[in-house]
Amino acid sequence: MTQTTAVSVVALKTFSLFHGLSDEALATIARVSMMRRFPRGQSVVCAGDRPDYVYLILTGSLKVVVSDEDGREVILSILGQGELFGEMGMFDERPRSASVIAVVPSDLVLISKQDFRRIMHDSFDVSWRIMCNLAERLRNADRKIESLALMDVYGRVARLLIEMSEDVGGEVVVVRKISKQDIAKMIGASREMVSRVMKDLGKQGLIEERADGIVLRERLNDV
Amino acid sequence: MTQTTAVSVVALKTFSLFHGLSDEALATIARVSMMRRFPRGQSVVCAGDRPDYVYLILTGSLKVVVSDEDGREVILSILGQGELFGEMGMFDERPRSASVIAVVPSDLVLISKQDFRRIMHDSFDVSWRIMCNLAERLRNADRKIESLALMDVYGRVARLLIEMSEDVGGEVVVVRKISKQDIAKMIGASREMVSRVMKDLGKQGLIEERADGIVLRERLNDV
DNA sequence: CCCCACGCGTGACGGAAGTCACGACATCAC
DNA sequence: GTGATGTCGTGACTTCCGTCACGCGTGGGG
Repeated sequence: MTQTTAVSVVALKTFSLFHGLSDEALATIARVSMMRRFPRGQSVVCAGDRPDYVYLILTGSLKVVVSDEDGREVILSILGQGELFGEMGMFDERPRSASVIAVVPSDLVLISKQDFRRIMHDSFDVSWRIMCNLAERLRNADRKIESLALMDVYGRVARLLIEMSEDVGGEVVVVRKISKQDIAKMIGASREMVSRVMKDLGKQGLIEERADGIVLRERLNDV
Repeated sequence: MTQTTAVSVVALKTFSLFHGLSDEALATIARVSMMRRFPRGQSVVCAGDRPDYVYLILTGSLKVVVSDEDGREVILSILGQGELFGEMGMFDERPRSASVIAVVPSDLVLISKQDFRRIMHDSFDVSWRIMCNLAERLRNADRKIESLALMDVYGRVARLLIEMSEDVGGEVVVVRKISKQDIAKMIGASREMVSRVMKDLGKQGLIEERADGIVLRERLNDV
């Protein structure tokens, strides 16, 4: 039997999804939630499963993956603290279309889809935030389709780096540690090609690979 | 000034989105809705625009398109009667990410995003259906990303044909009239390549192109 | 300690698919 | 009618990129 523990109201308050809810409302949610820890590499949901739960990420990081029959895989997205997933299974009764795997040990809050539906029913704000979230993901997905259809591997690598970057003391840096293998899986390219492209971008002075991350230069935006 | 006309409750009742609403509720919605006819080829929304309205399709058909700076374009989806679009602009205030263009003369119901938000607020059922819709579209988008990343043009053509097909008197047929040009834009390939692939599929007896549509054979599923 | 698993760089090669350039038809407006 | 427009098939050429096959570090587990 997998091990679950109770969830405190304090933990729920870390999710912006629940901002503005009264303490009683949160207590009600806490009562139907449970927490579970997933070790690195374990899959939380598997493609083909019946959807049962909605998952909120308390700590950790997970990747959403689909793979074909030969085992080649695509990383649809990487999720981090505060995000949620699995809600799509609530709306249609279809089996899960992708797998979600912990990339580091992660603590998740699980809420059954029936309970989550009730929560949404009781709070328009929660529903609204779920819709915002779905809309944002749809926008990102469309953007990804656009890159795959129109850009070459150079462009896709550059775009991904820009999207993953953040401003750190005046420098634009990708701090998230990520292997080229995984970059390849995120943009639908081969590991070797990503290697070559990034070496090239480095040679052109558009990026600089350092131990603590990848620094992006201005001109990268024009690629 | 563009021409708009009033919307009747009867018209609203054709949308499954509003099923189950009382006549008063529908009358309230009708009061804040307007109808507009768009001729073939006209764009209803343009990428970069400020989002103002949510659109419901009363009759007609429209395509959702993104294009890059060289004018190459991708068709993200084709929408038909009963569907809605433009709701993504409600959730984030970002400019429209794609253009929507009428492929045949189309009658649309327009509702301002403020009014639509109120409608959702007042009816959980409407909110729920919006969420279902977003979830379904996200699923389709993920599937499209998967095809683009993992399959070759043969596979993508085959998958698209299967997705667009329907059962007509025991035969699986794509009845929607669609040019190879547009198929190409939907799967991120060139027109010429689509021509070659479909000719090949025909030669292998996997499909049959007829005047009234494209007939699909069983074995196409295995491509 | 050693060894194995990973992640990475690199070169060579072949193939999938884009591009260009035609010509052949339809359909439509006028 | 007759341009104009749009779609389609086809061949030749090119190129982007995946695959295969290496060897090299590095880090962790036994």
